Amino acid sequence: MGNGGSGSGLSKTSLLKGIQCSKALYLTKNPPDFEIPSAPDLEAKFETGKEVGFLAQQLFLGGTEVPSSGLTVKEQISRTRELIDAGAKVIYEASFAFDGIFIKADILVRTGATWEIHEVKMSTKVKDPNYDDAAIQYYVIANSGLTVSKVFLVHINNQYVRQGEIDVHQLFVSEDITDQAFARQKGIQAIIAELRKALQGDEPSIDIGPYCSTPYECEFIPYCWQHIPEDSIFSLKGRGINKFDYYNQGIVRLEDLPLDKLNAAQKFQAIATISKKDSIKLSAVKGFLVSLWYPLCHLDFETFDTPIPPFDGTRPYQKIPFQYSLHIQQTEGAEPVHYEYLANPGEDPRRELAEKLLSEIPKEACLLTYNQVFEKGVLKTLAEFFPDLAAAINGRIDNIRDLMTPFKKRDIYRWQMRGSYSIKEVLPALVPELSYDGLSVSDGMMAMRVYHEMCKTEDTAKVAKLRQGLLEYCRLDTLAMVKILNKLL
DNA sequence: AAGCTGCTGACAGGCTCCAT
DNA sequence: ATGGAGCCTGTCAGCAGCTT
Repeated sequence: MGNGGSGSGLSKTSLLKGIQCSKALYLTKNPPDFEIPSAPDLEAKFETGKEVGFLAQQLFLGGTEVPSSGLTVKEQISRTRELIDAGAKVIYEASFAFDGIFIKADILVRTGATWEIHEVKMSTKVKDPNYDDAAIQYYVIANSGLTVSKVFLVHINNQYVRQGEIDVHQLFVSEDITDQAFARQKGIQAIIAELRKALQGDEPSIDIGPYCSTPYECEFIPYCWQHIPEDSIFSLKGRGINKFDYYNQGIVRLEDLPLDKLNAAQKFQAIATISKKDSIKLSAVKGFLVSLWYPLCHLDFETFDTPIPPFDGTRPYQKIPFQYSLHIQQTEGAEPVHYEYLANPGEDPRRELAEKLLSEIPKEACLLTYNQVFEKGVLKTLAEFFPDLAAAINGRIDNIRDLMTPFKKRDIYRWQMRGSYSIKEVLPALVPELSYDGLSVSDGMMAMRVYHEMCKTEDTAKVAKLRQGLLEYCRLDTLAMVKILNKLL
């Protein structure tokens, strides 16, 4: 799936990063004496990418893949050339090098005397950097002596609903991006020359800028941003002032910002941070509390989503709940009773989960969630898929209230929340004694990965351990809600 | 990375006021 | 009466924040 090569001059990935910032390109080649935190989900992403790529290959008949492992870059290129010379119609991972740039085209298709490039992506739409990607492929392949007639970007169609075997012609959408790839040819050589210059000299003296996180988050942020203090102008949430305008004027600390230039939300955050003062609007918080009633059920789902719909009736990237935690309080301040569910790996958990949930949440109970749109969305999808349960599920949806509301409206604010109303910031600010430290699963993304791992492993002892980690984590999530609510009472 | 929601900034259109 | 400047309001796309 369009991963860069390695070993011969510039790789595609580093070239793209270089377009974002030539300093990052330099650092990729000359890593600083600095530990770069690795993205934990990279492996899972790579695996899913391989699956998507494999499915996309089924859009074409036959074809031969040029393997990446076991062959040197040179061998991959000559293997590709052999296939072309032998009259191959379709080549997967077709490899080329030109001008010191090595690329692998996901799918190369012969159409008479010309060739089509099909780049496969896991996303659901074409994004701007994809055009650069395609442009480089075009540049290298065309300069390797092939006539390229068309460039396509193949991406996921998120409207596809699986019924039985995956229908690859419905799962994927192909967009013709020939014009965009072609239009970018003019500038490519200049960009390459500039990047090559960056690689040859000393570390380029490029200051931090918006390109550090757009379009991708740069892995060298911890290195380049060392001089930025924690409570800097960059800690301000939301839109408002152009932070880099102030940075370029030498203003970094919140204290040095002209507060009258900030919008209301940012001004609020800046003043709270500088003065280390909390605030509470008692009547508004009371108003929220009287909108709740008992029994009160604190609910939290864990879900997974994949580009390839795993079960009948599911769409790409549909959130599929595999776990929930439920703390039920019969009266205000009462000790909560805990209920939970965690699916058996590999099975479609939706029916069992929905039935168990309905049996545990009393019809008339108030349901509390943190960020209600998420839980409501999951429940709505369940109701649509199980018409016989729809009335019961929709009844529960109507009873949902959102614990995030008073924090989102800033009715209660602690300066430690750093302008955020996410439970990750609210919990340590309000209930510092309850922490996720020491848990093997510490957030929703990790829960997703652990569940994925649990589905793959055969080792029953390992499964039991992963299971325990998931249960502990999810239980803590709703316990955190109980504790936060207690602080408001 | 997706999807939902609410906010924000940009922009168009309409209104008032004032100068000519 | 006409036309331009300035201001207000409504609409809308895009962004940012939240969850997993």
